[in-house]
Amino acid sequence: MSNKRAITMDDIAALAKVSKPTVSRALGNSPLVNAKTREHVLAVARQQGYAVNRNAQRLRHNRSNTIAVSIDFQSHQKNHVSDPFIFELLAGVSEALGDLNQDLLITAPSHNDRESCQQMLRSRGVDGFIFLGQGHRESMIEELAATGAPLVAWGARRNKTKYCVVGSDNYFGGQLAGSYFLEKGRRHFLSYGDTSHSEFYWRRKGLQQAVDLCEDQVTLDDVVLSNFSYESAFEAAKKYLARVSTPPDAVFTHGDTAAMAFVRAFTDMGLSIPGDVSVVGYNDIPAAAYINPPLTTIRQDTYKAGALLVKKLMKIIDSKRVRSETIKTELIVRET
Amino acid sequence: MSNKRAITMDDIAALAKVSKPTVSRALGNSPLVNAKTREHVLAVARQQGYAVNRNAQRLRHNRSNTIAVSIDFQSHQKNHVSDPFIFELLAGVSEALGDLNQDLLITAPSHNDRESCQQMLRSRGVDGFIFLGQGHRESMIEELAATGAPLVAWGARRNKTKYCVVGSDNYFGGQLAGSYFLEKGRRHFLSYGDTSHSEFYWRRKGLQQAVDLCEDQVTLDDVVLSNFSYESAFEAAKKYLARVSTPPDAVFTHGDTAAMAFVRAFTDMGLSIPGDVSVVGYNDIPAAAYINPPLTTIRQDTYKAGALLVKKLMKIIDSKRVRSETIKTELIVRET
DNA sequence: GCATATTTTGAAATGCATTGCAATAATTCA
DNA sequence: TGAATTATTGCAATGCATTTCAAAATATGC
Repeated sequence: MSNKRAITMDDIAALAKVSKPTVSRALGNSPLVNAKTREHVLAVARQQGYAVNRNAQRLRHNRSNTIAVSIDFQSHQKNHVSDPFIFELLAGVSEALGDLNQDLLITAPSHNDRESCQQMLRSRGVDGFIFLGQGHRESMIEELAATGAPLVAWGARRNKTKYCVVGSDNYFGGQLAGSYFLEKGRRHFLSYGDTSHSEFYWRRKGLQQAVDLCEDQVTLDDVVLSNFSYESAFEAAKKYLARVSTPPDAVFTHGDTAAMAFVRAFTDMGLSIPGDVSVVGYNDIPAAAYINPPLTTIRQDTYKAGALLVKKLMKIIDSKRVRSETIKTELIVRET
Repeated sequence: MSNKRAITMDDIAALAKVSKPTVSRALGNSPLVNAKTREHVLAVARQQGYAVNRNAQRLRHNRSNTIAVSIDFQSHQKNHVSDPFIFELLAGVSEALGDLNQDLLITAPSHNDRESCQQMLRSRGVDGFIFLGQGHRESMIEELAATGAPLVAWGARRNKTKYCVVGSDNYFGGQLAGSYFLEKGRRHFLSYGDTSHSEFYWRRKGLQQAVDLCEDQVTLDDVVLSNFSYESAFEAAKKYLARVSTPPDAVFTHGDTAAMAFVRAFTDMGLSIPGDVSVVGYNDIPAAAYINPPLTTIRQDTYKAGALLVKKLMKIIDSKRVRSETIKTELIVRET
């Protein structure tokens, strides 16, 4: 934009008639500099529109003040993220990082493997990672964590997990759905989601527990989906309903998107919701409240989640120990 | 993670028994280094798990290879982005940047003003900006562009705009909606959105043009919304419908979220869609296809858009001239 | 008023990689 | 084979800010 050399700390030092270290200290708010001098230096810097070169700063400090956020695009088809929940989480993380003056880097889908992450860290491009949605990447994350990479992940904690996981209480979420169904007098449950995703694995377990605790005869069937798109959920729902002799009267899905697909498949069949069947989704995405009928679902507080993920990661970077944590989960009863 | 000094280029040079410049050239794929030497150096580097320090590199090159993406959170309530369209765009940009080995930085909502952007640029933290959604920030972007900051924006191009804008053809989009309505025999249009947003301003104009061209008597009424949330759109719709004596038979909204709200308000009133009224949204968000009835809407190709935004910005950074561009828009006819 | 403690300031070294230029080695040409 | 090219390699300077340590300035104590 301009051909003249960029302004450096030396320039400010010269203009303010002090030495470079003094400028550095003034700008860095060091107590080692006299208040009056600081004011003067700051005034000159401001007047010149000077901004410390971040790259020099990072080089010197050996710290990038940048956090990489990795989104599990693979569980969504071709990056067309169909479940907006993950982005609510991103907003929470973004705000929390901004408050700490940390930059937020989004890893490109093509640089999302363990090797790339390690390179990123070694090259001091980022200080740590936040994985939003573990999806099927648990072993990758585990390996990365084993190398000492500072990271936290959103999702479900499997027993063995060695790294810090922040997630909603998926097991409890499943229980909530189960009790809701039982309360409504439902007895033929369908669990609808990919149990190889750890989050959903635990939700399914919670649902199972509600079934086990019930005195009455309750059935629990499963449909396993392999991705998060509406389309595939809808197809699977239609196929399932065509196959079984009596449709389930309660459906619990791994996400609201899938729940919506199911609702549609049911109504297309002429069944009434909530007359004939109860449906509970997960995440309470914005659309959940809009659709007709508004979806009963399970909400997780994404703002709190984002802030918590960031807090834990910063601690890890500072070599402090942290433990995984679960945030509360609540059933939002609407009309399904 | 380890207390021993990080490995540097000097270490690799020593191990490979060559000089530092040679290592640098080998790693940088410079033709100035002998093929055999390069192989050897690369092998040593790989074996040592060495990665060039990006911060030193950036300092030397005076270039960050990082692009900031600024999302207009303010048009969405409290960062709870209610219209997922913008995130589809983000995915497109992310992929395009990844292919060019550029990092993607998300600006924190609190660092989204002109001053912060300039600082970012001056401190060499980023090389340029992509604004997703101009919203009400046109003057800010204009000012920033006037300082020579490399930037591109997604949205509508007002005549005066001095910076590069990539957007769908909003005017044509409005025309599409208008013709669709006329074809269906509709004669009482309602435009539903915030015309102070330039994108919608042009869509509204396109709709108007369709009205003007029609021989028959056609009315066009307006409801102006001030944000993107479902809730406020829903409230406004209810209020509007309670106020007018005869409801409109065609509604064109600034986004699918608002369209969904309108659909709901209509059905709550006992009107049938598409029997009594046609509704056309904008963006074709994923949920548009799921809801009941599936929404007729206008689609913009977000992948192409993301790639185009990136391409233009890179040219600007290389001091080449670019012009604004419009990408095609298409009407997706569903059931409303 | 002089010695000592304290606060401020600055010189120089440092972090790591890149690049202009000079030096050396390898080829090519007669 | 010897001179002239051309291909490789290395030295040293450079980009910018931070930090250690010593020097200078100021304040404090008696």
